[in-house]
Amino acid sequence: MAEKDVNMLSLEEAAAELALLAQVLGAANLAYHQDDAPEISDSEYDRLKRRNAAIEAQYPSLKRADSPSEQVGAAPAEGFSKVIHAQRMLSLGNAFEDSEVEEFAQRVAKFLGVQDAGLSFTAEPKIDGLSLSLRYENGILVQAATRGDGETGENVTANARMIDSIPQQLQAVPELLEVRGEVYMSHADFENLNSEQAEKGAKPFANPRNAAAGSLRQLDANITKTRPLEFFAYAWGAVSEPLAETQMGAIERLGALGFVTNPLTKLCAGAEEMIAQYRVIEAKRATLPYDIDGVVYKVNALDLQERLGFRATTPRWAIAHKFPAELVWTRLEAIDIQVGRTGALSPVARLTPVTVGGVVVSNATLHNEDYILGRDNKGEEIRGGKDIRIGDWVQVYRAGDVIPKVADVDLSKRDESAAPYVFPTVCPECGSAAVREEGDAVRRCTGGLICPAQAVEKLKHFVSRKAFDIDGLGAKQIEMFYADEVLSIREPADIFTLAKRDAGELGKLKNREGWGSRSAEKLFEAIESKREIGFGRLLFALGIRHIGEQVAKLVAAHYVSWGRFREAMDAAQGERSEAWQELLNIDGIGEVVARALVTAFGQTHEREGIERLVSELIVVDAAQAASDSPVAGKTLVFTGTLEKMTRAEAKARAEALGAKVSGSVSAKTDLLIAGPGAGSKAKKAADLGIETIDEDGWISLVAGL
DNA sequence: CAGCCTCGAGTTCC
DNA sequence: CTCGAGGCTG
Repeated sequence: MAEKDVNMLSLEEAAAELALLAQVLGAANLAYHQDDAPEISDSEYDRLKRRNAAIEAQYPSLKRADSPSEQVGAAPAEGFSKVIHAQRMLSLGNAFEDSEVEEFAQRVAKFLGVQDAGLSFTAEPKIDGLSLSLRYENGILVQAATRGDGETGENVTANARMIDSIPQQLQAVPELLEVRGEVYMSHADFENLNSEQAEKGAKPFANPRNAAAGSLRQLDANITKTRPLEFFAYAWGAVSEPLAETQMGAIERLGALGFVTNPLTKLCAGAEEMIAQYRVIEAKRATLPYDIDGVVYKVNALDLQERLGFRATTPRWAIAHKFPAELVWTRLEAIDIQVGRTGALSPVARLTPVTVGGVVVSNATLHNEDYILGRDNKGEEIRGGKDIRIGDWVQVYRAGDVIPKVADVDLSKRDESAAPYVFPTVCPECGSAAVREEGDAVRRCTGGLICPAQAVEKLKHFVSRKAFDIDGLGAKQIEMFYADEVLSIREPADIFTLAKRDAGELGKLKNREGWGSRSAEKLFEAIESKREIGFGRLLFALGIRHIGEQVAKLVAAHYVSWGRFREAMDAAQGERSEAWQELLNIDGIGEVVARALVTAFGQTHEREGIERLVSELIVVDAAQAASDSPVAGKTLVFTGTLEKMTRAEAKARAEALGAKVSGSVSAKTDLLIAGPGAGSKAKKAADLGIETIDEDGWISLVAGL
């Protein structure tokens, strides 16, 4: 029976399925523990348990008293169950300079078509903790989820209940209210916790942020209970009715409901006041009892926030003004070259270990050849034109508080004998020539799959989470299998013949070091379960240069079936062909991407590998582009003056609803939205018999969508 | 043709 | 997370 996506289930369906699962899993548990004769296989049992956990995560209020996830004796859950956020938890754009804050305010005003003098913003400290989403249904806390990747987080409800500043119940609130905020640990509590850890002989935490994260993500909520975590509320997700009309009003409302909100939150009339509040917060930073890493600004009026909407991963109505990163000097001991899946040679700095921002750093990225040289390919200076040499004293920081980078070089401490670094022109892994294409910043190994590094990296990509996502076959295992003489994995197809080869006489996997019959069996099952794969995922997994997750999705949605796509690639080998044009006509596909695809399918060697792989698989058709709005898939043109919104806003709205917005009227145009003063475009549309509406018509068309 | 925006690719540490 | 580059818009 086909199972519905968990988030597609109705309340009734979810309840019915949970009841069934409780029965089936309960019986299986009994059989397993008492009779020792399981009625269902381990993998089926695991699968049903995961399904149960997923449904419970989505509909916490439906969790049954006899829920299989609560059963004693049941195998402990591997980590936390997943929660799909009802509304995505996004990240924020960054500003580092005052000027970028001014640009932000101008951008907002321009988008809305208003004078920036009239806009107001909130400014608040950006707490350095971890964000948490709390779901209240009829005032009762039913679920707490971490941010995760923004779409899917981890269910940490039991742990969140242990935090004093998170109310378990709220009075007089909307039926549905998701409150978002930051979980953190104060400096004093962090110091205390670390002394306790030291007494117990446990490893101390590197910084309060890690301590907070480690404490919240305890599988045993009783441990979380002993950890002094706190929570600041600063935002909300899905709500059944608006909290207020302004950001500030909503924050005050959250405060009135019993949440702790940050007292340094202030309403500002424009960029100048925002920057002033930044200075105020910066000055207080050292004396605040918790870590902050910047100041967040948000457009105050919520109706304007809604109009501004979102870009791919960030809201247009908010920005984080970050404090400068901590800079630390250390010595560059060596420069190593890594080879990526596309053959890119990436230099990595090996450093004398040093603590930066509470973390010991021993490696840092050097980006590419030009970055070491101190000059980019246009001859522009990087770091004032200073090159980096082995043995130099270098200044390191963690970009975005994560990735270590080399920021500067101390020339006065340079050893006289230090020679400029010579970037290799042959691949250190396979000895093939490494070349730099004109205008390209990276040098690439030309060895292709002959290069073991490229082959291994490509395989790692193939099994990665967004590609085939094969459990138990990670980076380490890929390296092991690549080197294995008998059960070798040298190309993706080999993964799917592994079990067959293992069944033969030679070298069984279960006899390999670190493998038993159980783990070998599990791996084969995991591989088997991925034999059926979506077209888009497969295309992405191939690891063709320029073909990432989004482009793969786009291409798959266009051709729908693998078979049709393959035929199209064959037909497109001759450029100027119709098939080549069809490929180029896909919105978002240009010449470079098209050529990458056609070349991959045209080269005998690569093509044969793909065919060997596909012969092992069942490729599932892609879904055609969704179309539940009246303008989805349609091509629209705006013309004339729009009075109630700006062009940018109208366009963003249309695109959010799946429409394509074009600048000129043609036979392909489906709908013209004409404001006053519309001229030739309106006439042309009339000539072509294209449907035309005015701005009010547009507003009513998309209202409520 | 320049200036955006989005996507791809590469990277570190826990 | 950041940089570079591809693709689209004005």
